[in-house]
Amino acid sequence: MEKKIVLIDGHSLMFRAFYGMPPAMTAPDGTHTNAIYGFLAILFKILGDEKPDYLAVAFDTAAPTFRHEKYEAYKGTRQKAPDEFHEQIPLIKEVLDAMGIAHMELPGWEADDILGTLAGIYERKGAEVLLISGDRDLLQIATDRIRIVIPKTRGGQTTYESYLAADVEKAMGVTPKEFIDMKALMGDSSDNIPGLPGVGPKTASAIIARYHSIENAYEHREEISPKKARTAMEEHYDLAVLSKDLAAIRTDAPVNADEAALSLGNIYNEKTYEIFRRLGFKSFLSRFENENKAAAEVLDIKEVSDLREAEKLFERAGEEEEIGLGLVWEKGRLFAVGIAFADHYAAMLSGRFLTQERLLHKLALLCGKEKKIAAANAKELCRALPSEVQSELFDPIVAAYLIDPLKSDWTYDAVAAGYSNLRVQSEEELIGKKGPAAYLADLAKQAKKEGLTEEKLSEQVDRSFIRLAGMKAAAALKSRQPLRERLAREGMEELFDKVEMPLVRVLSSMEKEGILASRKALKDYSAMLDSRIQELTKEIYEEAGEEFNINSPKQLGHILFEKMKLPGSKKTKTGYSTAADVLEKLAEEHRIVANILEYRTFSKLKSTYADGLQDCIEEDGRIRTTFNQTITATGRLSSTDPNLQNIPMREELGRKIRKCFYPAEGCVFVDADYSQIELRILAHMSGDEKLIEAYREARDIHRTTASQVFHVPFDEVTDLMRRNAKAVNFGIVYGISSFGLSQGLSISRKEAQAYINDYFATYPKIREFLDGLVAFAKKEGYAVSLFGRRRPVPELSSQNFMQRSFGERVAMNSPIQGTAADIIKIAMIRVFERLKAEKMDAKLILQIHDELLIEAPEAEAEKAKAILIEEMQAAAELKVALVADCHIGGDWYEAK
DNA sequence: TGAGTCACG
DNA sequence: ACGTACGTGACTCAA
Repeated sequence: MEKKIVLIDGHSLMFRAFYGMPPAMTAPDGTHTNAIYGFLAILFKILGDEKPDYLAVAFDTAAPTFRHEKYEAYKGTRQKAPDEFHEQIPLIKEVLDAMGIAHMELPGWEADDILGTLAGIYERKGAEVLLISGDRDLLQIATDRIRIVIPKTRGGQTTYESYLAADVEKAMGVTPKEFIDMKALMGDSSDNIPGLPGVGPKTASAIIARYHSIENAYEHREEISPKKARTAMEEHYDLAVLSKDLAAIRTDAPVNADEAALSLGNIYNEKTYEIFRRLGFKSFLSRFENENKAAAEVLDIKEVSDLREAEKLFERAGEEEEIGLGLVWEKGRLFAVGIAFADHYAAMLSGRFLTQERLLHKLALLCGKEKKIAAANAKELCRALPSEVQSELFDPIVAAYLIDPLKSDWTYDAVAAGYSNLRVQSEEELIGKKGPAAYLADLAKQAKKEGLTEEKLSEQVDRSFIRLAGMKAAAALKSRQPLRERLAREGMEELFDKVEMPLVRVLSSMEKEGILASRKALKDYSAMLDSRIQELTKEIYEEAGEEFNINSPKQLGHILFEKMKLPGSKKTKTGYSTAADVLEKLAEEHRIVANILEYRTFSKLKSTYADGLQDCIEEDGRIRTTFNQTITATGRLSSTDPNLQNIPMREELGRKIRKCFYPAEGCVFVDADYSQIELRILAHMSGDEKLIEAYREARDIHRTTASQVFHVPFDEVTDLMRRNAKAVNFGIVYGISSFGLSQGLSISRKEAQAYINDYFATYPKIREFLDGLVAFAKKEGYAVSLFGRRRPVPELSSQNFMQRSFGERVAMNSPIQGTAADIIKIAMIRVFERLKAEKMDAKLILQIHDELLIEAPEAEAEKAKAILIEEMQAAAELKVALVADCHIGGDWYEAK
């Protein structure tokens, strides 16, 4: 049978991958890995599609090739890739070594020459040759047996362009051989081929298409048509010949073309697995399970199949000091439970010999004991159980998030791959990405359709659930120690033990409680919005002279800027910008603009809040959000499904929605928010005396800033001055830039810069502090909060100005926002514990970054208020006091 | 699925 | 010269 060889241009493919993948992709230890990842993704795809017998990767050497020495001007416009790229080259070679894939480089020879040589040798052997490269240089060696493949990575999707000799002719208008002459004429700065002055791609291809070679073209030089090209040919013929020599890929490189050296072995081996784990390539790890049958056997999970076995398992779990738990649980429904000991993994299905309730009860008893329990997504465990967890919890997902908060989709299998020697399958592999209930339903449907063996399919479901539960438990248990060591090494053990883990219980309680929302009030509100939306729609259609979809930025842009020809059609990316700040500037131009803005406001309120929230109300009238603890880069929480952290507040119309949230019968809301917590943190961390002093005197901080920056007495500060000072204060917290401030204040960049200069002149310590933050992050690679929370800032080492500037702002903002996040988390734990200790019925139900909401029986209201204020203010001891403002009300609107 | 927009801190 | 304020999530359109 015909053999097949794949040859890869290592450098160019790595380069392609580098710019095709997200730049922030790093291994757990911070090494950049995006090019390696992209390279491997393409490699795996090719291996899967082509199934070659032989494979080799060629790299360029750092030294200039001998041929270039002939050409004086060689200094290279090449190799301007950033360090993040170069550091990945040795690593990919390491990976290839592990996979047993031949890679080669020859001093004095380009990768192209190596590939050209190998291609020729294997073609003569009668093999089919595939040449993978990131650029088109190699098209010249295409034949009817040598195929050039150029992968394109766009948004994770890989597609190929593929060229045999005939395809080259079709696409380029010249044969592969002629391609050399064409390239020689037009030159190529990235390959240091000079070419002829004044001859570009068009002229070059026209000349070669007609005369087929440089030599022949020279013979007929008097016929060459653009005069510029003719003169160039006459005067610089030598240069053209030299260029041709440079452009031609050689096929006589001294390479080892031995079949044994190039043949593919098992790339899914132990060593490769280890490297992938180190580099954090979790999605590749799963291949080892599928491709390597031996690996799939590694985890042995015992299925518990009767009550007696279950009893025994729980008995042992009760006695062990440390166990792992894994639940397959979705929306109040339990599918399976896994329990892991150091030497034994077991799992059982729910609803077989034990009902869901009995099983949960047994788990609750277990979690009521004094012991260490490792569980991925421990908050879910807490939510599933009928009583509060007393055991010491360890959540590997939370731990992994603290170590790498830029990766916001940590899963148990990724943690196991990165921090244990365990090989586990991912949830997606086992039951798909739609969750256990959907998996069950899908398989049931499939059984029905195929009309056979429902039993067989249900066996598969059971097996998947058992494996999922068992692997989750095992992954949590086995990654515990390595994660703890890593946390300790990075100084985040206390943050983890004293803040993040205790918070799990608080969040689960808040999620369980939920908040009452009035369906009727939301309905009425929605109807009111709708009637206005109808009016506005009509008016807008009249003003536009036609009907169109106002919600479509594309159609709207067309109407406003093309049909109606409104001025200043600024900002484009995929069309006209119709964002509010652009439209506001056009409000004077035409009535339609104001109507559109109002329409936007109303339809946003209706779809997201009035209608959206109604769909979230559960049977008991309450809305239960999910608080995500492992999403944000800075340590803040986030809220989803629904998001209760962005309920309208700033405008009165939207704010009224808060009237729809109300406390239970006989209860009130007690709501408190920190006063300017981020600026207070800035005052503390920078140690700036003026700012500290301002807070000690409890003055209006923005007015004070205005007075000090603009050198006017406190009482003579105008509203405008205060407004500007406030914007500057915001800017400082966000990582100041003149452009950003100018946008925020709608002033020129120059004026904004003047404000910033004045501010730093007034508060020199703050400038020092912010500069210090950037310097620290540059040196260490991460920003750090007051409580040790880290945020990596890989953008700081970017060669790209914009990315680097972003990194600098992040380095300034993250410690401040992160510290604020730490403090309110501490406050939440304190408030929660205090309410419990005082045996109160008041419950913490929401957190909105700097605000906490309590639902309290009326009789407890004042006490809850006192506790809330006290614990929030005592959460951290800073050089300036923390201040919390608190209100009691009959609904959320009133309490704010 | 990504881009655009807009709600919050 | 470059072209953005920091951190989120939901909804809509258009491919």
